[in-house]
Amino acid sequence: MTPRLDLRCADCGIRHRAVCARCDETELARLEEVKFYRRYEAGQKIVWAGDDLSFVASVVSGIATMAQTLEDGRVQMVGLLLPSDFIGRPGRTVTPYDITAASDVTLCCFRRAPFERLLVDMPHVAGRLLEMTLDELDAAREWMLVLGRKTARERIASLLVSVARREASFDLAPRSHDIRLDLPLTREAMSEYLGLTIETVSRQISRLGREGTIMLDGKRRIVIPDLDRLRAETGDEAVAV
Amino acid sequence: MTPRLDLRCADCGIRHRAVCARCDETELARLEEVKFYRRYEAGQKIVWAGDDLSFVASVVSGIATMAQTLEDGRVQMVGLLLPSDFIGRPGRTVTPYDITAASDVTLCCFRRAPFERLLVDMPHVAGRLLEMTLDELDAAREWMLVLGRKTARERIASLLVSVARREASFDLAPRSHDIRLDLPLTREAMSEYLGLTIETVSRQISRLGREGTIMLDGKRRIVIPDLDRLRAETGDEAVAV
DNA sequence: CGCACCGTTGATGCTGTTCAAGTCTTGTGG
DNA sequence: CCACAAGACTTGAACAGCATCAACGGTGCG
Repeated sequence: MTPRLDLRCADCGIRHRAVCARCDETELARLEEVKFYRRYEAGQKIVWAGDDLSFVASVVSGIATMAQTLEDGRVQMVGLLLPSDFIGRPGRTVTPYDITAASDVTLCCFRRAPFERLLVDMPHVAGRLLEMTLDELDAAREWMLVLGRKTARERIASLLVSVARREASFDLAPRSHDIRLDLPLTREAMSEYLGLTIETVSRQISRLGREGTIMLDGKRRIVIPDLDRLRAETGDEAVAV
Repeated sequence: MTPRLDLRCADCGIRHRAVCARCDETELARLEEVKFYRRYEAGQKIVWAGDDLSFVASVVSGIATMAQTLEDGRVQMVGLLLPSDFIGRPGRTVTPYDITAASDVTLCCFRRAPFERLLVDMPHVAGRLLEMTLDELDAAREWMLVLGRKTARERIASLLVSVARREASFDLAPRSHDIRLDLPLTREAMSEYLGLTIETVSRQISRLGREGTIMLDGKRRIVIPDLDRLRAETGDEAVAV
């Protein structure tokens, strides 16, 4: 399951979605020369807010979280980093967010200087990075709506739907029925993402379970029998009559 | 005050901040050929969510808002567009947000096809656009913290500080004392931005005024006698003892 | 075993919403 | 010039949703 650390780009699971998506064979060869892998265990900090980040990276496998903390301890997650997502920002060395491995994580890293040279030489990479950044911006804005206007129940539903959607986009087979989510997020991580407390998250998940909109299989595994029914709980669409 | 509609790039107020910031004289000449201006009056819709946007543009003057609406009427603003900000996204024609002129607004527009050719030919423009998008992403994430974790009072303070900061970066003169904000936002617009109701916005502004942290000069003009004191209300820093 | 961590559930209280009434300002028409 | 209406804003009272505080159950591990 976990990728070998000497993976060749051509065999890489995120080959067609990450920042390198548009590169041809020759370009990949050049990436191959400068990339290196890093592994983090679940729970490990990848970067501390304010620290220098000497590299940029793509998430190859696992899930990481990006969060901001106020000095009195309040925490808000600002991004969920799934495979193919990019970490770091060209032209700036400090990251303003804590990045933490939520599960075991493998990163494909590039030292900063070589990467910035790549950006100049290979417009494919710069173009793809722009596209990915614009996607992230859209995602952040959608999440602003969740945080600013949705109820606790709608927030939970929105999270589950967005993870399910993203997960589904990885599978080619359009699964006709049950969607099984194995989300490696503690209640605490969810609450940090949703702008709620863990108690509220727990209550709303229990309630969705009791009502049959989702099915709980242990603490972390969730089965969605009817995605449309769950989607109706997100608040995004007027309820069908 | 309002710019002439036949403005030359060299004389443009956003010349050094907008997407064209890094262009040299020759490159500006090329932009000059394809750009055109549009004006919108306060209150006018610039784009409706879901509509095709046939151009991309920079805000030259005025303030516009970007908002998302749920079908039951809940609204969340996802961006405040100030002079030099960019509207539209290369590679996609529909905008997922309503964009509205909050004051009279002038845009410097480019038809989509020529602009996308520019992006390929002029890496300066693509690079600057990436940089601006990354800045927007940071701003969106900072706002997620506001929406997810801050109290009503902290949200108001955060809004005022961020507008003051942005305003200040336009003036060269580092104003030694009173900051005067002339923010052309109704209470409703503020509430949409802050994820609150207009009543709560009104109450908190009154309260900050009563306490002397800000001074109200009519409905829309706000004077900040001590920026640090206001900043202490944003929740961002531990309160100094 | 005993501890730590994660999650659930209940009781209570606070912050911000909702509903409602009223003020101030601005613009319009007689 | 005044009467009137409409929109922006303010203020008050009651309510609701989520947070807070607290107790407890399950699971994995030294």
